[in-house]
Amino acid sequence: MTRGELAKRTGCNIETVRYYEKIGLPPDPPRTQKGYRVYDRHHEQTLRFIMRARELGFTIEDVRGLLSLVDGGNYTCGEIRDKTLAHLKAVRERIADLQRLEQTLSKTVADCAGGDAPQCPVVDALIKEA
Amino acid sequence: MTRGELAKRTGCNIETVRYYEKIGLPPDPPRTQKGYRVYDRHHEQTLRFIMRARELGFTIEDVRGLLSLVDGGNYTCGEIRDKTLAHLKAVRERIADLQRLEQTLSKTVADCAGGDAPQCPVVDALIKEA
DNA sequence: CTTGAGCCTGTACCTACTACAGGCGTTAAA
DNA sequence: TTTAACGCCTGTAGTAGGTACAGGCTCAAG
Repeated sequence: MTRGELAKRTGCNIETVRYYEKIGLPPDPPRTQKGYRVYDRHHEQTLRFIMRARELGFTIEDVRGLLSLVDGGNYTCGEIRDKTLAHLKAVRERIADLQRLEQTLSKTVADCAGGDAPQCPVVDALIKEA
Repeated sequence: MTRGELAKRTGCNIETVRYYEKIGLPPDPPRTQKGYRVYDRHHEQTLRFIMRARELGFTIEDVRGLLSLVDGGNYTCGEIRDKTLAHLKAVRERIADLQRLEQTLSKTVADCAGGDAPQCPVVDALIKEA
């Protein structure tokens, strides 16, 4: 199948397919005599793997690591679990950061009088003369 | 004060000071005859404002809007509150996204046997033959 | 007068894509 | 058979929000 067909079947942006190839994520597809890429089921499966891993928030480098384990065929559950737990830890830290942020923002904005008042606690918090 | 001194006083990266100037966030500082930037208290205050707004997760464009309101001097609490609430909404959506992610990841990894097992539910979820 | 620090500019790099320009190739209708 | 429209090819630029480095001046201390 062509790059466009692959993109359509997977829902991946057609340019992103080329991008992944450029950074060496999926195996390079063979080409026709005129240089057109030709994909098969295995390429499609690999692309779906990449897309799902990205949806789960794994970085490109994480995905590269997962792919090399899985494509190598000799991964263990322990290895994958370690990578997943490391990623999960990062996600939880990011959530905690954002929750602190959310608290700060909502507490500050709760004091807003609103309307045409020329004073604003949000601005005060931002200026906060040292 | 010089750019280095400003950076040191505020804790801002020295290159970031120049970056903010380049994108037109703070007012351009005057220069010495030899081209050195000269900052005063007002520049420092503006930079701190930018840094605090960034810490609160406002985008650069948000900060630009806040600065123009605040530097203009004729902002109202209502205007600022609207911008803050819009930002807060974005933060909450991001948190919700990450929490869904966290749920998916932690549920999946919970089924891992670990160790040398050649099967892994995380990999299964990623491959998930359509 | 020299040496080292600090400033200047421009530019490249980072993540993870996305989009576009200009040029071929392919395919379907007229 | 021709031609129009679409799809693919490549390279490059742009996004956010910085960070870093190279090469060249300038400045202050000893």
